[in-house]
Amino acid sequence: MSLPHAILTALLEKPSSGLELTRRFDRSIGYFWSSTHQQIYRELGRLEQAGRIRALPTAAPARGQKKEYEVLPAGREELAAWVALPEDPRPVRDPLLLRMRAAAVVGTNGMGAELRRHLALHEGQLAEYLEIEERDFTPPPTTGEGRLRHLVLRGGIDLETFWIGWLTRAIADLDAA
Amino acid sequence: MSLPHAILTALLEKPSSGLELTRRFDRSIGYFWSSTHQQIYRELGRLEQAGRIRALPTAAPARGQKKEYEVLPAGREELAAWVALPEDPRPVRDPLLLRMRAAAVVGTNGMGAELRRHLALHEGQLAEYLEIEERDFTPPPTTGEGRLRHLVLRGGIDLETFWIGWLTRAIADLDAA
DNA sequence: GCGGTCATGTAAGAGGTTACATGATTGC
DNA sequence: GCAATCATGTAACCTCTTACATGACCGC
Repeated sequence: MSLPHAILTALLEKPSSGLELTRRFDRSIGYFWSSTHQQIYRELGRLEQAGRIRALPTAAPARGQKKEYEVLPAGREELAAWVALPEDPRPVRDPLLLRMRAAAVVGTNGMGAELRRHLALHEGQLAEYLEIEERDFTPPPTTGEGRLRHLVLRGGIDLETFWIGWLTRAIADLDAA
Repeated sequence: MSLPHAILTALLEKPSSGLELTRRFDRSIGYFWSSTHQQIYRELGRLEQAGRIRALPTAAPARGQKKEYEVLPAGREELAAWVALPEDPRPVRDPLLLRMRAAAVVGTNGMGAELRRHLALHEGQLAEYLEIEERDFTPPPTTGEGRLRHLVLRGGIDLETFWIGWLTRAIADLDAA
């Protein structure tokens, strides 16, 4: 049940239409909670129905017409309450690690190329994060909000760094065998 | 579409019944592809239907009676083919990072306790992995299969280490603010 | 008016979660 | 016989993914 809260967060940062949200997800919140426009439109409908957000009155409510939403007080309260909820970490579900486990049984079948491909992808993502850090977080922010957002970005950076390290090791190991 | 392949891998390692698979998932393959007994039974039914596995003839096929499965040649081929498939890394979906992002907007509301709770969980998981490493992978294996399985475990260890590092930093940061 | 783009939406289906149901076996 | 446990299964529901549909606007 995180998507509605991701949307509320994004809308609090800036009122937006569905498509704008989709784009912002692609390069910001979506780094940590990915989504597609179909999910977003559905969730916007539900949130509006529930009185958490409303369409700005300026927008024409027709198909093909832009419709901007803003968060209502009930939405902000809902989000603040959600932040305090405990929730266990999700169990891991990683196809690459699973493939490697399968490869241990039926043989590594051209997995080297796939590992190298993933390594390049993670290196690209890391570069993107570092660029954002340089652009938005140098010098390191001192306000509470900036520090928290920087922490979240750091999470992304560390996670990509983990993958790069593991993949590098895995490639070396496979080549040596 | 990874669950059937996770099951094939587990069954190749050792023919099992549904409940045995569920237990082994809880402490081995499930570290990287979690599942529940309901999913497993459904998938076993499909795999049998598709001719990838079969119930061992010794078992009585009645409700409440143990039913053991083994992988057929078609299942092994299917798994070998799957290992070679390219697949992009899954987009990240992490509720904790999302919560922190929301907290940047509506205020960190007792998140410190939650971060400490997660830290303890990840430390526990890391300890479990290290125990397995000590038990099953010392000295480091030299055969292909053992090396690959060790690599997968190393992935788990590194991932938990990442979380512990990030959480420690986050807690320190929050306390300082 | 035609193609491209912006923008909102619908539909079908796979995968996953939660809760519950049913039968067999064992210990007391 | 009864409770606990082992074991297999059903059902309902929700989320997410993929593919497609529809309408408005703009440049040419």
